[in-house]
Parts: sequence; C-alpha cells; structure tokens
Amino acid sequence: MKLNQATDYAIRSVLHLSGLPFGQVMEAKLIAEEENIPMRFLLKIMRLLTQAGIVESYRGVNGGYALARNPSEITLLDVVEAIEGPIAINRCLIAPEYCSKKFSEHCPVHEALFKLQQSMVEHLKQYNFQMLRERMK
Amino acid sequence: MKLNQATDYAIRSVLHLSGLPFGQVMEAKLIAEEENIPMRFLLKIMRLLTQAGIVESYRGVNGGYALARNPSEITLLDVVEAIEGPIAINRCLIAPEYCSKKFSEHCPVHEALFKLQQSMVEHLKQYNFQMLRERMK
DNA sequence: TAATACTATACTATTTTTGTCTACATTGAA
DNA sequence: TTCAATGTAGACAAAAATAGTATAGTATTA
Repeated sequence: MKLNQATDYAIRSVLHLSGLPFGQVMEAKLIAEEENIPMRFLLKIMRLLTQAGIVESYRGVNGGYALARNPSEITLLDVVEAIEGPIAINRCLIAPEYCSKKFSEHCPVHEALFKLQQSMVEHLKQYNFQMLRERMK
Repeated sequence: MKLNQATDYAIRSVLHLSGLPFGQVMEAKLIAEEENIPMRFLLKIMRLLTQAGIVESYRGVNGGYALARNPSEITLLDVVEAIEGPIAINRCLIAPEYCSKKFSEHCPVHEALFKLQQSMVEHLKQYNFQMLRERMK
C-alpha cells in the first residue's frame, strides 16, 4: 500500500520543473543533483513522464526537459499513473480471475475496495502542481 | 499502491468467520479449502490476526479459529493494519531521513500525501464486517 | 564533426512477497 | 496415558517487484 520510489522521484521532478518559467528546459543531470535522485534512474523516469505527455524532452546540446502543460493542468494523479499505471489496490479489481468469488455471487470486499480506490483517485486528482508549488512558500 | 495477497486472504477469512454464529470455531483447513487459500500460508496469516486480537485461536482436537469480537466491531482497517502494519503510502511519511527536503523547508508533497493517507484510513474505518456480510445477500 | 543530452533496452542487485517446511506445544478422545 | 488433531514459531526458498546500472545508439547544435 505504498507509492514506489520512482513515483516519489517523479513527483519531485515535476514539482521542480513547475518552479521554472513555463517552457524552460532543464537538463536531467541538474534535476538529479538538486533533487538527490540517481541520474540514470531519473532518465528512465523522465521517459515515462514524456510518454505520458507530462513533460517534453529535448535532445542534444542544451537539451533537457520542460513541462508539456501548465503546472495547473498537471495533477498528482497524472504523475502517479504515468509511473505506476492505473491505480488498482487489489488485483481482483482488474483481473476477475483473481476474485475468489469469480462473480458467482456478490462480493462486498470487491465493492468496498473499489470505492476506496475511487476515493483515492478523486483525492489525487484534486492536487495540481501549481497548488503544490504555491504551498512551498 | 496495492494491498498484498495476504491482506486479501485475511479479509476473506474474517468475512467467512463473520458468517458463522458468534463464537463458533472453524479450523484453518476448512477456511483454506472454502476460500481457496494455501493452508500453510493461511496459518501464518491467522497468527497475525490472532496477535492483533481480531480472532482467537484454539489448539488441539476440535481447535481452530473464532472471531474475538463481534463482526460489527471489526473494521477493514483493523484487518489491513494487522497484516501490513500501519498504512504509510510514502516512506517519507514515517522516516524523515527519506524526505528529500529533510524538514529544511515546507514540503507540499509530504502534506498532500499525508492527507491522502488520512482519507484512506478514514475510508477503511467506515467498513465493518457486519456491513460487509449483509451486503453479500 | 565532435560534444552533449536524451532513448532504448538489457542487465543486475536488493528487497518484498508468497509461500513451504520442520520441529514443537496444546488439546481432547480412545 | 498415549495418540491424533490442530495451532505456533521461525527458518527456509522461490518468485516477483523494485531500484538502480550499463551499453549502444540517436538527435541536436556549435
């Protein structure tokens, strides 16, 4: 029931980029140093953020990463899902073959966990990076 | 961001016991069969539930497990925490040395994740096993 | 064309999860 | 009293997930 380390790094990286003027490019090496993230690992994480459309990457000299959208348009949920995939607190919620009841009868556990999951999604959706950035001051 | 398999088994086992007349003892072998849980693994899980005061164990002939309290007095949170320990969605929430900000400044990520965690705890606390049992019908 | 910076992907080490096994303690019944 | 049933305790092991590294390659720009 934990976010993994990569997600933590991703959140902090996006938060870092959110502090720059919009569109400004920052290279991975610098982000890694300032946020204390292993450089190679960060590159891997940034690729996921790029694929998810959260950041844009620029190669070559003066390359690096910049936000692809305004911080107010990026939520914690966006970043969490970019790294970990869709939130699923129990495998029975995505893979029916793991539900011990196999739909043979109504499963209240399934129902309760699904509601918890929904509530988590809504919660994570509420926070965008402009908000988070403002709260740093 | 997932509950683990042991927790899933634990929830289903407690739910199963909640369907019996209060105080009735059921042996692990039977629970394992009916809920499709590896027997040895279940024994280990039941030990955690026993230590948490959720079930009572009886050894010897005709031994087994019975609920230690009324199903209405056992919440999903009780069972989740009995197996996984206190909910902590980010290690920075329990181990400050992992917080990249190390309290040197206000960390909005820490704050947002803490609120999410609180919300999850409250959510899990809302469900007791009498409710869950009733919803099976 | 050479240096810089990201991409892609394979590899590895560590940790966590999911079990299993062996030895033992308790209980009840023959 | 002894034996079979049942849980306890903790070591062990296999598999999966996590965290991180390495190697080779691509795009960019000075």
